[in-house]
Amino acid sequence: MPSHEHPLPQALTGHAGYLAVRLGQRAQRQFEQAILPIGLRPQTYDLLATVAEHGPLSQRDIAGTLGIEPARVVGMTDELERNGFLTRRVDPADRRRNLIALTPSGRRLVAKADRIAREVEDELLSPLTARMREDLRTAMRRVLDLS
Amino acid sequence: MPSHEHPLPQALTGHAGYLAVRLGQRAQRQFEQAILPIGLRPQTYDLLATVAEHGPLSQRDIAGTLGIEPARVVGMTDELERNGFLTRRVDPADRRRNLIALTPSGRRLVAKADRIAREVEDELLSPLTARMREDLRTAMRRVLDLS
DNA sequence: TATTGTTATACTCTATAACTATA
DNA sequence: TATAGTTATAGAGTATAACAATA
Repeated sequence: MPSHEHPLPQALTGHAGYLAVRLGQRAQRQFEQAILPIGLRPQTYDLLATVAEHGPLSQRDIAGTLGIEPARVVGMTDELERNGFLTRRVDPADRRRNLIALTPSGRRLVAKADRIAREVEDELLSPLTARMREDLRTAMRRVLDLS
Repeated sequence: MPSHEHPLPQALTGHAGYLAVRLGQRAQRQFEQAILPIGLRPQTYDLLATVAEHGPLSQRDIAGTLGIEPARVVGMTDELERNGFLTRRVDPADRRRNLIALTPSGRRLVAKADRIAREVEDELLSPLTARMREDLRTAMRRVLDLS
């Protein structure tokens, strides 16, 4: 039983940048484990949640909202359409665009995934008081210039 | 000029998990751009900072401290050794182990990278007060069970 | 037998650039 | 000429397991 454990250097733990990377990795992994059983991955959940909140959207709008490449939306939309959670239909006003809309099954799935997301969040932040949790979210939103 | 911008759904911006993923991505990208000119990547900086703080370490100890796979340390150590920033020498007490130590050049590089890391951190958190920055770091350390 | 470091492999992810169809 | 969506490709990054040397 060798190797005393060495703590992370203060050069790393002293920076929010490093801490955010580690926290993001943990959150992503935990959420992924939790929603895999209902047939979603974090990315596809993000897409469904976006369509659930903003109504029918083009794939380009989805990409713009989530800050990802339009080409990445294609595969995610394929997967969700194949599983019956959303529909593609051509926008009559601009036939280049696909309007993405949730099916009833997709709406039920989002509701379920929302519950799971809240549970994972609650477990992740369990060391913090309610006030600290809200302050943490507020600070990160401010840095990211959101809300 | 179509597409009004749609904001991120509250299902995402309301969760620290999602915000941490986004913040981690941004921090990682900005830090990467900033240290590339001095021949480092975030990963190799983490390794150097660990050795700088804890003195000579085996590759396994480095992996354990950073929470990564020992196999990943091999390539990073190769790269840093090739560039003259650290040395591998066999541990006389256990000839399976390599003791990784910084060279004078490596020590200078870490000092430079530390300065850059502080600058990037300062820029990243510029929307926050000093108090909010410290609270943010404290909250993330607590969630990650560090320090 | 177990552990350290190494290597090789395969796999995922992503970025990019063509290509089509529509505008 | 520009845009939305699609496809294909290549590249980076990562995880995994097998292996050699040493304990």
